[in-house]
Amino acid sequence: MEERKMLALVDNIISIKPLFFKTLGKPIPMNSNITPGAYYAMLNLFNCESLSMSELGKMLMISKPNVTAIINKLIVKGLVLRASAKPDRRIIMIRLSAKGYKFVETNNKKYLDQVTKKIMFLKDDELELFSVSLQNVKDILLKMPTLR
Amino acid sequence: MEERKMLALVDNIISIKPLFFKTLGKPIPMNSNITPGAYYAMLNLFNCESLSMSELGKMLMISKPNVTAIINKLIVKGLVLRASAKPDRRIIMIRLSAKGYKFVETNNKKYLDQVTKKIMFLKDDELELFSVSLQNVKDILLKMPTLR
DNA sequence: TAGAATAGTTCTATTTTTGTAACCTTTTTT
DNA sequence: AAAAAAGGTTACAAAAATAGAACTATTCTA
Repeated sequence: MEERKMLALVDNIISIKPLFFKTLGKPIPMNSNITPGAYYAMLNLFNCESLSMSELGKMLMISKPNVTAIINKLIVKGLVLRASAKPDRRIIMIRLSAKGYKFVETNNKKYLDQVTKKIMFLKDDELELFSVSLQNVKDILLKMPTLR
Repeated sequence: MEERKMLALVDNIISIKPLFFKTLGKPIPMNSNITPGAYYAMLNLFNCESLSMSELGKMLMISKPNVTAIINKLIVKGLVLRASAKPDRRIIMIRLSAKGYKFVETNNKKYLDQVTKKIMFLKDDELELFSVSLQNVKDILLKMPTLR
C-alpha cells in the first residue's frame, strides 16, 4: 500500500476512538458506579466466557496489579466470579456472574437505544454501509496476531 | 434496519475501541509525558487548526475546568498557544505551536511505523478493505449531528 | 530435587481524570 | 442600564488508572 494511503489509514485509526465517543456517547454512563476499565473487563468476559487475570491484563493492556484492583471491585459488586479449579492451580479464571451478564445486557440495551436514536437520521443505505464497514474493520482487527 | 443487525452494530461499536488498542497499540506512548487527554486535544487541534476552550470540551467530552487543566499543561510545555483577539473577547482560541505540530507529526510517524509493522502481514486486498471500511465509518460518524 | 519461571496479590505511590461551586469578564437580552 | 447568559478560570475534592517492587504459591525445568 502506498505511503499516502497508509498515512490516511493511521490518521483514521487514531481519530476513530474519540470520534465514536463524541458522536455516539460512551458505552457506559459515568454515573453507573462501574468504571470504564471495569466495564471493558466485563465486555471481554461477556464475549470470551472466561479469562485468567493475565489474559485480562493483556486484553485491556493494563498491569496485573491493575487487573486485580478492577476485578476485586467487580467481585464485591457481585458482577464477576473467581473460578479457579484448573489443571494449573496458579491460574484464576474470571467469569461474569448471572448478575454481571444481566448488567452487560441491560447496559447494552440502553446503549442500543441511545445509539439508535442518534443514527436514526441516517438513510438506510448509509446505515447498511456503516454496519458492513464496521464489521469489516472488526474482522480484520480480529485477525491481528497481537490477539493471540 | 432490523433489530438483529442493530444489535450487531452496537456490539461492534462498543468493542471497536478496546480492539484498536489491543491490536494496534495506543496512539501515544505512555512514557511521552503527554497525557492521553492532552494528546487527543492536540489531535483535534491538528485537524481543526484552532478551537475554543468550550469547543475542545465538547470534542473531548470533558468539563471546562478539565479543559483548562489540560491546556495549561500543554502551554507550559510550549505545545499549544492561546490566541484570543476575536470579535468576542470572552473566547480564547487554542492552536498548536510549531513545536506542537512537530510533536504530533513526529508521534504520528512513530505510530505509523508501529502500525505498519503490525498490519504488514495483511494481504493487500485486506489492507485495502481495512482502509476503505475505516474511511466509510469515519465519513458516517462525521455526518452525525452531535458534531455540530 | 533445587532453581527458574509463571500467576496473582499486596503495598505503596503517583499521575490522571473528573466535576461542582464560586467567581470574573464579556456579551446578549430585555 | 440592569439582568441574564456565555466563556473561562480558580479552588477544591474525589475517583480512577497505573505501575514498580516485593512477596506467596504453584508449576516447570534441568
